[in-house]
Amino acid sequence: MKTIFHVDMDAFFVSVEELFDPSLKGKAVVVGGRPNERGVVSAASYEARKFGVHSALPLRTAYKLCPHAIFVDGHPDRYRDCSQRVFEVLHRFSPQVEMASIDEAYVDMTGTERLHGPPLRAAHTLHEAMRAETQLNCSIGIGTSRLVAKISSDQAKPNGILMVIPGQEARFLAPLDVRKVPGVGKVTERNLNVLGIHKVGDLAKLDESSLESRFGKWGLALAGKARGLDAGGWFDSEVGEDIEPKSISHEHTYNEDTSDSEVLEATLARLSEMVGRRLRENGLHARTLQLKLRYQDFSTITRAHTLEQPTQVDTEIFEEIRALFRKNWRAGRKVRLLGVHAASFEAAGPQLDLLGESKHERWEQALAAADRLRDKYGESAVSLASGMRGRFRERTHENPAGLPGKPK
DNA sequence: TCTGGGGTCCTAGGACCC
DNA sequence: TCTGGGGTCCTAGGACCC
Repeated sequence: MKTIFHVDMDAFFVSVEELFDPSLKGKAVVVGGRPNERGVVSAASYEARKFGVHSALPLRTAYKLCPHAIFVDGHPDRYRDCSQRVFEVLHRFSPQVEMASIDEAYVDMTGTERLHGPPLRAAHTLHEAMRAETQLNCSIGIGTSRLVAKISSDQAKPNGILMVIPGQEARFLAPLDVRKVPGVGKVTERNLNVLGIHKVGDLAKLDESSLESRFGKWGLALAGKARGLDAGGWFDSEVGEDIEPKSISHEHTYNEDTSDSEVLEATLARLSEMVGRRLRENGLHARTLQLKLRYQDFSTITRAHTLEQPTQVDTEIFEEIRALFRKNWRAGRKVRLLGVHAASFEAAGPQLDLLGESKHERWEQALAAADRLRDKYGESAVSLASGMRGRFRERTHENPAGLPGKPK
């Protein structure tokens, strides 16, 4: 029998912003951007939530609901730092910690009783340690599975602790809306409601086979979840198993839609660079590159291409992405969003050409040097993308390979 | 309500191979 | 020349999560 904690930070982005600006405390705060910008709410303070503001709500809508709220931009680097501190606190309680996202974690506390006492006591100690060391509040759910721990931390919010006694899982879950089950979103909820299933208890009454015949593999997992089991996919894995990334992507939504091909291609160059840099930081080489294109009417296409040899080189990424863009963009149509996505990670293959050192490798060296400069002097110190319009014309006309120039 | 950005996982069809 | 049944890879799209 396992003891799993799910630790969920309360209003994480808002709380971190309050650490940097205590005057925000107790006020209606919306993190995500200016009220007149395109975009959605990343996080809202409990004060703002009283007015119906919640994450994923468009900023403009949030402004209508709560015009007196303070709108602040997000600071991803601050959140990453705090998240790291949260991890360090958790890691002292158990070696098996898994950050499920920037603001929540699973901790496998099985077998820690001698050190930390019974689960509820350990949770209180953890809660206080978190408060003392990060000045942040969290909620803790305790259960015999990830699923039950996760749902109980949600019920414990804000700033609470809730333990589901082993054996009581089904009783705890039965009265909850099916929507509370992780993985059941709007669409699945609607599909279940049509069948007269509203509560997790309704779901638990159905037999596995009828759920499987209606929803396939997912239905089978759902039957298990209704009984509090970690059924299917990710939920089955051990807490703290190293999970390496499967994809890296960057995308950008314009504040105003555009059909200017030079602007669009400059954006793709910048996004390709960002993806390349992340690949190099993580020591990854991607074989599949994907363009994402969203038009003004929100219709969205993705177009992918798989390379012979995996890459982490900006220009190689950009060339593929640009080719996909030129082949698939209906010229003249206004674009709302562009994205660059890299996946199918592999070890780099042998890249040697007849001269020994390949252009690919020379590029890798040049980029590694640029990365080091950026680390040292900041993000603006080196940019291959700035002034992209001019530069890429140079690259295509005078220097077709786009290689670093040799000294004259 | 005029809809971000970063991910994961699943499905389904076609190509291709045995 | 009316034609099976895998298995794997690739691509496109969609549901879902924070």
